[in-house]
Amino acid sequence: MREIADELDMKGGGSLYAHIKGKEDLLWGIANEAADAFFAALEPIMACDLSPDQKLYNAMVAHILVIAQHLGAAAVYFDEWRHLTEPRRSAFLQRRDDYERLFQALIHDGLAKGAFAPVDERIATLNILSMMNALRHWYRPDGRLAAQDIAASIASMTLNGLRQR
Amino acid sequence: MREIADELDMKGGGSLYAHIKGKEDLLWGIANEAADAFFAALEPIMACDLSPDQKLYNAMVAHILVIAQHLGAAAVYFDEWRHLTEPRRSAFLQRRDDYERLFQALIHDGLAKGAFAPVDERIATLNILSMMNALRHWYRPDGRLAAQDIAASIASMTLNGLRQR
DNA sequence: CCTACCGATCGGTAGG
DNA sequence: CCTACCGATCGGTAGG
Repeated sequence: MREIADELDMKGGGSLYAHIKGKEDLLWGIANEAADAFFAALEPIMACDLSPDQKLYNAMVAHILVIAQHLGAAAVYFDEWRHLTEPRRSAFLQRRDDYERLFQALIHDGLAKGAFAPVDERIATLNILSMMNALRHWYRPDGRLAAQDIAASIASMTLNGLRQR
Repeated sequence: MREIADELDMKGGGSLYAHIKGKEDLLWGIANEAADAFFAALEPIMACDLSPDQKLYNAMVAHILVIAQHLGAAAVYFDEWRHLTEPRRSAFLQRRDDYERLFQALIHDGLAKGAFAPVDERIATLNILSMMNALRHWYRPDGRLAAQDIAASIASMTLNGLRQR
């Protein structure tokens, strides 16, 4: 808290509490900003009238770009939410589960329509999310690969793995 | 440290220091136990005389089983190592990088021999490791899926995605 | 928004 | 291995 105050050119940690109620408020705010960004990126894609594999491709690219453009908030969304106390912790997890269910629905749809080869729907969903979410650990904005290229590459490899032969 | 002392039926945090030099020693020990387990599982597979895709399949199953059987050490290996101070931090990362290079060599080999469809070697390696390593977040020993089945499922899906059509 | 301060907790040590 | 304790740090508050 003293570091945050310092970053805002305030003297001593105490001044911060004229603006916020407590430390957890900051965490809660960032967690929800991240959740907002993920939903805002995915919802228009879910509403489109496209084939399951086109939708999944677009959804993956959108998800990856949100991470690449919100690395700080992503750290909270994927890791630091653990420090939330109840009832906020459960409320956050509920939202994150809702979001993950949208991805699972895309996989489910592709399987139902025979576009994807048979796989365990849950494992496939977790694997796809895991692959994308790990970007928070290795993506560097100034690195060799642009976010757009990484997104296209990951989405292609995944679809290649899922499609019927 | 007081919780650890308590778990060992010691009174007060101080007694612990008759057995260890400091807190970081414990972290360092666990990090290396995990690294040992990963290398021990992978090395015999690397030495085998098999095709690139068979080797990668076996390597993935072995890696996944190490995680499933060492969930606590895996948390240190993947996350808590960040709290190591230099020079241990760098020494640990060196070892982890060496291990990741073994996986990258398997991908490289499959690409060179034309067994795998063209992909960015580095992204493919990171994706495969990410998918497997995320098990630490969602695998539950008492869950619906046995570690062996998850391992086989992840390895199959991955190879299906990599192979030439 | 600042100054001064509080109580709790933490890793670790002294001395036995 | 225990008792007693230290100095540093932390989130937060009082009073202005």
